[in-house]
Formats: sequence, C-alpha cells, structure tokens
Amino acid sequence: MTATAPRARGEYAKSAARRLQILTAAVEVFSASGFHRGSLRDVAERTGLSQAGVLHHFSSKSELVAAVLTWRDEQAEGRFHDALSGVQWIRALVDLVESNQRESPQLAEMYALLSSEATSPEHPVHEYFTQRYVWVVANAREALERAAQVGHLRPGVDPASAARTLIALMDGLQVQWLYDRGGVDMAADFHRYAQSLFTVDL
Amino acid sequence: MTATAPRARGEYAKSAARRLQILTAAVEVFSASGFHRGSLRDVAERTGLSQAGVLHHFSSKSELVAAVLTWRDEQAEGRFHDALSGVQWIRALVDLVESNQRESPQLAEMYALLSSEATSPEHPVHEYFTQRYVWVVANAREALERAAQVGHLRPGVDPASAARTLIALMDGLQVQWLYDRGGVDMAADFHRYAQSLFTVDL
DNA sequence: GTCTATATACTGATAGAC
DNA sequence: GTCTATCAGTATATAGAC
Repeated sequence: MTATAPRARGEYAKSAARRLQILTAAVEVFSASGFHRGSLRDVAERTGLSQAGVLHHFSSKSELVAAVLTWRDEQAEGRFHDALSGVQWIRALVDLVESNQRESPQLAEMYALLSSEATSPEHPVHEYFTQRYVWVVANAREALERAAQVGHLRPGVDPASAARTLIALMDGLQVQWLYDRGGVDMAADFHRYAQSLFTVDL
Repeated sequence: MTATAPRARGEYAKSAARRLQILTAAVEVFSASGFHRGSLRDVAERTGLSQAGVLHHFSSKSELVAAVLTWRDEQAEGRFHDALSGVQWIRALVDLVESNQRESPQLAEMYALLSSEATSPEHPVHEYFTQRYVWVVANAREALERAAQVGHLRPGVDPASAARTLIALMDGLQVQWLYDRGGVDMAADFHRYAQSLFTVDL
C-alpha cells in the first residue's frame, strides 16, 4: 500500500480493485479453514492470480489476514455512535447479530474461527483480538451503565458481568450455529437474553 | 490398542503408561496450537520419544486427537447422573466450569480451540463435536424442563433457548478468559446467569 | 502487475534395523 | 517398542523474466 512514487489515478484504482478481490477471496478461505490451514494458493486461485501475484499486493500472509480484519471493521463502522442511549447501543448490537446471520454469515464465521485460533500469543492477529475484546466489552458495559442511570436496567443486573456475558453469548451461539445452521437461531436467543436485562422493550 | 496376541501383564501396563504420557503431551500441544498447527514431533519431544515412536502407539494424528477427547470425556464422567434433579444437574454444570478453570485450564483451553477449529466438516473431530453439542444441549434442556415441572424455573424462561444459551456462555466466556486470564472470572459470570434462571438457590 | 521457478522449511506417514 | 532414514506433500516467501 505504501506508495513510493506518484502514479496516475487509474493505476491506483486498478490496484485497489484487485486488493478488494483478494480480500473477498481471503474471507472465503479464512472463514472455511482459519489462518493456519488456509493457504495463499487457495486465495490466489479464487482471485484468478498466482500465489506470487497475491504477495505483490500483500507482502505476507500475516499482513493479509490483518488487512481482512481491518476491512471488516470499516464495513461495520457507523453502526455504533457515542450519541446513542444505552438501550439503543444494545439494540444496535442485537441488530448486528441479526444482520451478520442473514447477510454476511461468512464474515461472522471467519471471525468466530480466528478469535479462537488467535488465543495463542504467537498468532499474527492475537493482539488485534486482545484489544478488540477489551474495547467491545468496555463499550457494552458503558451502555448498560447509561441504561441503569435512566432506570432502564433491571434491578440486580451487574453491568460489568452482563457486558462480558453478552459478548460471550455472541461468540458461543455462533459456534453452535456453525455446527447446526438449521437448528439454531442465534439472533433470537441473543435478543431474548438481551431483553431480559432491561425493564423497557428493546 | 487392539492387541493381537496374549502378553504378560507387565507389558500392557508399560504400554498403557506410555499412552498416557503421550495423551498428556498431546493435550499440551493441541491446547496451545490446535490440531492443524500442533505437530506430532512436538508431542513426541514432550514425551521423550521420536515422532515414529508416537505413531507406534497411535496410528495417525487423527487417531491421537480422537483419543485425547475420549480420554477427556472419561475423566469428566460420573459428574452427571440421570437420577439428579434438574436444579442439581445445572449445579453440576456450574461446578464443572469452576473446576475446569481451577484444576484443568489446559484441557478447557484445548476444548475451546478444537470446538471452533472442528466447525469445518473436513476436520477429523467434526463429527465428535457435532454429536457432543446435540447431546449436551439436549441434556441441559431436559434438566431445565424437570426444574420447571417442580416449579423451580423462573416464569417466562424457555428451556430450549436457555439450554443453548447456557452452553454458548460456557464457550464464549472461555474465549474471553483465554485473552485475559486475570480479568475474567468465567465461573462467577456463568453462575450468575445460571442462577437467574431459577427461583431457588443453586 | 503478474508470471514461472525456486529456495527453504515443515509436515504426516512408512520401511526396516535393532 | 523405539529408533533412524526417508518419502511425498504442502507451505511461505523470494528472485528475476516479461
């Protein structure tokens, strides 16, 4: 990505388009096989390139998987805003689970696989997931605390514990869904638990 | 394992002891690296054998990982009995989470990693986990239904959904714990959710 | 920007000596 | 029961032609 010399606009666009093709193929590969088992050759074949061709755009496999996750985050961006009330933030989380299941199951699948794989400290995206869990759990806790301040949290609910539980539920339901895509309705179960935390309708 | 000729008792014991050594080493390797990235050479080194030596006792890597899971199940056996009441069954599940975290975190770690890895249908223990989720969710649901029959389930709790949620929580909390072993108390969060399902103390 | 060819490193599994 | 030696397969990454 780090351009070293000026180029015509057309060349950038062409390169960017190719990078998007590779990222799309990488999601397919990593979602099915994870990082270690998913191969660059497999990504290359789906893109219509050679393996060396892929490495022209992403200098290593590790850089590719990191780019995929960053790209995913950019796509999900804008769904959560600081201006939202606590209840609205949790509703946005429920909506995210629903839309993941319906519109981009493959992306969610990749996320589920990589988040377990990357628990190993040597994994190339270990740091990414470490920070991501800190961030998302903290945001969920703050949303629950805001809800508590306006009396919308059910009495006895501990915001910190409920925040960890909400995120854990997202991950755990995803795994069960991967084993039985017909028999598990992630979004419904997640919504049911989230609703149980509040005194108002989500 | 399949003995073809009679042997002295001592030889069996020696072989069985060696197999246990290998299984213990395999848990270490698979818990840290998963199935695909964990290598037989690594297992062999920890056992003090050569890679070929390991394959004398387990004819393939797939057979080894299957044996590890079976071995784990035998260890956990006896914790759940059909005679238990619904509430007692759920309490046994909470106790299992507590003892996993305290006594055998490595075993739990391996389970968490493999259960995600094996969502891929080609994975050698895919069938094992498919059947395991069916079994464990069904048992949890039946326990909740028994509790409902004696009026111990909180009104409005759906046994099927709560059963999926309980098991999902076990898996999801485990992942968060692997990223932050100091900041997450799996057992406490799990207990808190489980307690919220009942009108009596767990 | 993409290719072919290749260097280098591991992998699981087998053959056969001891 | 354990070893050494080896095979065949696959992987990432690089070098250099076009």
